[in-house]
Amino acid sequence: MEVQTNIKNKDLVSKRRKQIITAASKLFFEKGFDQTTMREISRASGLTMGSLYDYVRSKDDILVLVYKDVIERFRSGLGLNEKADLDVNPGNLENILHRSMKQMYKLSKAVQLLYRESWSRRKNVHLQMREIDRTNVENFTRLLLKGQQEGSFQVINPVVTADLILLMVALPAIREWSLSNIDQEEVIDTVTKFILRGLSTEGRV
Amino acid sequence: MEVQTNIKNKDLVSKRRKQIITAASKLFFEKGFDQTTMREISRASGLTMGSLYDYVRSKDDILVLVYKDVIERFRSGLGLNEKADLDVNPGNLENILHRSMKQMYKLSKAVQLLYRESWSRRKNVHLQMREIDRTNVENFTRLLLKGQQEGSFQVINPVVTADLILLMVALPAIREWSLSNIDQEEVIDTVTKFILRGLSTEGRV
Amino acid sequence: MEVQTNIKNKDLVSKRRKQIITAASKLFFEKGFDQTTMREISRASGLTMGSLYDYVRSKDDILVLVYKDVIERFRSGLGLNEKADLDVNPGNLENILHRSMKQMYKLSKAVQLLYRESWSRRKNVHLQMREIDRTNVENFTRLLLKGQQEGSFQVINPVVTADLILLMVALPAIREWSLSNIDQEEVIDTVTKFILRGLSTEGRV
Amino acid sequence: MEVQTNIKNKDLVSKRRKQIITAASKLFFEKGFDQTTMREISRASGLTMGSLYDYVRSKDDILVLVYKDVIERFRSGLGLNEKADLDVNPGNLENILHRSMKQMYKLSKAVQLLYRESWSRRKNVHLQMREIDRTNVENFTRLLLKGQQEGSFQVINPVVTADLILLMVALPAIREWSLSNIDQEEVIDTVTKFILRGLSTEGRV
DNA sequence: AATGAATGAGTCTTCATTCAT
DNA sequence: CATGAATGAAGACTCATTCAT
Repeated sequence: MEVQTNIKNKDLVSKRRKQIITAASKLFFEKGFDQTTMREISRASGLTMGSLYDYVRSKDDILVLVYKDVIERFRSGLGLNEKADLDVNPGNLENILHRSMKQMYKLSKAVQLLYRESWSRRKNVHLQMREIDRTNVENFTRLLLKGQQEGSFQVINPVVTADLILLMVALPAIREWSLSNIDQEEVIDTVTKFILRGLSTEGRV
Repeated sequence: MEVQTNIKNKDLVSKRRKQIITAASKLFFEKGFDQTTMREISRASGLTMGSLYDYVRSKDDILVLVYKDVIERFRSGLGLNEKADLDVNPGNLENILHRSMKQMYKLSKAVQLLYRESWSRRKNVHLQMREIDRTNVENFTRLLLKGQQEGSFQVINPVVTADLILLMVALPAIREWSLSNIDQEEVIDTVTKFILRGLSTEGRV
Repeated sequence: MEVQTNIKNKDLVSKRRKQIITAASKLFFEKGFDQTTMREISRASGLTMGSLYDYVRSKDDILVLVYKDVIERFRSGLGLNEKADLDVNPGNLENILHRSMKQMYKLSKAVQLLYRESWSRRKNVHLQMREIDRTNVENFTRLLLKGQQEGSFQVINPVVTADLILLMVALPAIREWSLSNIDQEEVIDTVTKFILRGLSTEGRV
Repeated sequence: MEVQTNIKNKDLVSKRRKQIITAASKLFFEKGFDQTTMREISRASGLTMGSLYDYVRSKDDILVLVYKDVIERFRSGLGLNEKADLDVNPGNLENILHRSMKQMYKLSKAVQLLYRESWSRRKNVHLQMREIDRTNVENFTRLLLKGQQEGSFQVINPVVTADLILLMVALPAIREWSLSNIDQEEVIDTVTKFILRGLSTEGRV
């Protein structure tokens, strides 16, 4: 699953790949994967064509690299470590939602790339994305179940609900252009409240 | 705004374009716009390269054609005419949501294409998509405001909420693979109920 | 040597060809032969593609048609009939030069086309152009010889001189852009005088 | 103004471009710009399609390259450096005319290309050609004025006369086929004498 | 005589990837 | 490890010409 390389010096690999990721991210976010050429990445990263291919086997590899980087930045931005993930207390839900949406604003271009490319059949990214995605949904599902057992949430189908809420949280990224002239806090507040009311035990349905 | 053609016979244009749309839709849904070649569309549609370009000026034109077709199919599938659109009685909301999600299941590949390409900078489609999208959100916003005035809905920011609900309705399409082994009715029911509870006046927030 | 056609009705042929020539001339003058498409000629002439090819066998045929038309218009503009041609009284030389250059101004675009295409290897036009051209040179050569015998002209090589003078007369067309802001009469006068002095018996050489 | 390239090695660029110019010149001279394909240039130059486009951005670029090369060869063939150009002592006129026409014979195909393409609307070449052309005319105009002041030439309009003489000098190239069976020296002599007599102060006009 | 849709080889151009130095 | 020139298949698009109606 790891992106391979011929280069032995680990530190160099990590340094060069940072260059690649930084350059490629910007380009992919702006123009999309297909519309970005290796030459552009080469130029923007300061690596020659040959070097580029010393640290990466293909253009697809770069997408994987960028993809992983986005995930990682998202996670670290949330202040969660890899293990704990979203597996938190139901009581924290509002807090989590709030922080997640903040992230969505910050990383909206990146999230858009993720959604876009998740549908293209690029094998590698595809598989990895789905794996991580599945984990996220599972973690969130557990949280909902916990809340349900504790009587703080009312949930019909936990898996569907988890999936749904994760989509709602992505609203700021997915619908960026549409919401661009609405105050950020207003958006976050509206969505958060909507989710909480949707989970609330008070309404009869 | 109309896609132009060299061909004078209107009936033929509409017949050939149907061929083109059918062929291209399948390919675009499957492989994406960039990964589909004109030759593939030519082969799949049964038109020679030259003929293809008699009915369409560019590959982008085909995307516009497919895009309009998806919108149209979605609309007609909802059983709403263009005028009435989504501007219906608040009491019908559940009904509308249900039918919309049914459509999302049926047209999931198409909806995925719409989302994917809405982010690429292909001007023509881009502009048209955003225009229609804006109209949809506005219509739904009006519906929410009406419901709010009549005391049947509780809404914080109607525009954001409209945008949010329209995204939620698209869940079956956007998250197709994730929900593939969950019963369709279960998904629709869960989402519908979640939305209704989110709009409910009973919960205090 | 005649451009052929399948159509029997002679009057119709001549009418339709006039349409073709008018349309094609404009386009050829403006964009050049290679850059003009048959579709454009079809549109501009008001004939359908099929009809076009009923009155003409190929695009090259149209060039021949346009070419002949230019020659004809040039001749008739000079007020000379085909027989007499340029074989006139030496005393008239100044008059002829003047009128010819007037024509060059009027038909400059056409003359430019002639020069341009005379160098391309388009067989038909090529041959016809050279034939007519040869005749012109021969006629003018005779005129010079006559003048020489009568002692009014001094000429080293009559053939070369004829060729040279015919080129000089074309100055307004060949160098159109360069001379565009110089008074027409001034140009004509300068060239005419230069030629006459070049032929003059007074200068010792 | 310079034709750009992706290649960094300057020497290589200049070597490969020589290949391209050599190959393209031959083809352009023979068949014209429009009738020459990139594949032909590729084959004739010994460069693959990809390489070709590494040294040149477009087919038009090649025309510019060929054009500049022709100008350069013409200049260096005259034995004049760029500065001195045609701005020489009036007494040398006969000498200059003679050498120029020698060049015209040698480079007739190239000069024909220049005239041909000067009329096509290919912006790049167009502009450059006109610029250089203007300079030539200006230089020659100055020479005539000097001669006029010194009393060695009689000139009506110096600009027109300069333009005219430069056209006359091109006779061997423009009228190549027509003059092909006349002795080269005879042609040059006839034209030179004609020009000198045309400028002569002895004839009254 | 007229129509105009159909053909398909051909055009210019791009780009991911490799490999000799 | 680094360089960057070379490759060539593939891409979108054009257009003179034909022929069934």
